[in-house]
Amino acid sequence: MAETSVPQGGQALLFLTDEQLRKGIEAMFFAYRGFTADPDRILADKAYGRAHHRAIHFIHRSPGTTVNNLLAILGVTKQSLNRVLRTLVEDGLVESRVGRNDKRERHLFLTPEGAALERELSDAQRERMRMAYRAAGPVAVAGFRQVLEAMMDEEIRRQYEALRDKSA
Amino acid sequence: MAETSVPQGGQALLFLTDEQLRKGIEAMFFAYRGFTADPDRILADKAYGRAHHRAIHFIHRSPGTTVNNLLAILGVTKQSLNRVLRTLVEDGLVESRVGRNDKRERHLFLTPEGAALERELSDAQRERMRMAYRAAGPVAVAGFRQVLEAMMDEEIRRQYEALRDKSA
DNA sequence: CTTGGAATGTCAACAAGGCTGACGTATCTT
DNA sequence: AAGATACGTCAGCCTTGTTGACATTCCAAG
Repeated sequence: MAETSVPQGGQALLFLTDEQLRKGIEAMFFAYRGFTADPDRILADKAYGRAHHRAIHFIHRSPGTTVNNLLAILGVTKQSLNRVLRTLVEDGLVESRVGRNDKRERHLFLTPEGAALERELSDAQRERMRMAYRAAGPVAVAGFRQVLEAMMDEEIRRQYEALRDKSA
Repeated sequence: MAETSVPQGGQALLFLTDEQLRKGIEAMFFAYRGFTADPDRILADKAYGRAHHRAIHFIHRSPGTTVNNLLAILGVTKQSLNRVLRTLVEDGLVESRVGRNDKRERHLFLTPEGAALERELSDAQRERMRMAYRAAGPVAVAGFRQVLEAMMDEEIRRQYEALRDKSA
């Protein structure tokens, strides 16, 4: 694209230069490594992976969610999700209940054991997030959230916003 | 950890509640999907994946970098990287030159074809970043960067900072 | 000059976690 | 009664990560 992003209005939009954008891209890449590092370490021992973490997280967030809901949020195929879900159910971390109204649906819940793992994982992840937030301060955090939301795909953003203000 | 983050100083640090942290975590998760979506789409056609993108990106960033450097930055094993690198060299996107001083080392460069693919990928990724930055504004962008840097692992942050201010 | 260690490459085997395609079953909707 | 929907499952494939073992090449220290 443009070598440097020359603005329309004559004002130098320095934060939109390719150079600045590259720094943002690399920051995103490296930060995501940190973001997943702690849960990954915990899961490594337990024969689970990131996929299990994601499933557990969103089941915790929305107890009773259906498989289809989860598919949409995670953005994977049902075969992929099913593999993960099956082991979680077998291991007694997730319970799958047949729907009341619509018996085709399965509603997913964490068992006490599942909830315990969820807490362990999210404690670790939250702790890093807390440190980062504390170091950066509230204004930075607001900006952080703004940029992230603007980076999402349209459809994903809708899902995010639907979740955003629901309490766990 | 704490149900809600009760501050030490008596001041309500609202942005550090578990609830706020959870939103940040989910924002990070969904945003990263958007972050990689465009390059992934481009690469899907070409029988390459994210791993190739990362290698190409950092070779472009630091032409002549050694395999060991790249390993440290990417955080994968040499076997993993080697597989990716081999296909890129075979396909004529990357050139691997034996080191002048230390002939054990291989210095990596993009060929014109490699540079072309790099440009295609980073144009797409930068474009999304540009849109997000533009939508959020310069103050938000500064905050975004601050939080991301605070989220990195110590060792990674050092590498990031070393790269950060080098021009491509 | 020899030798230890570093940097690199390569082979083999394996696992996680994506994907597609096909099929089956139960259930709901029309 | 027929079609659509929700879910599960089997089979097979790919990418990308891992470990372990081993060969080569070369630098540098003794």
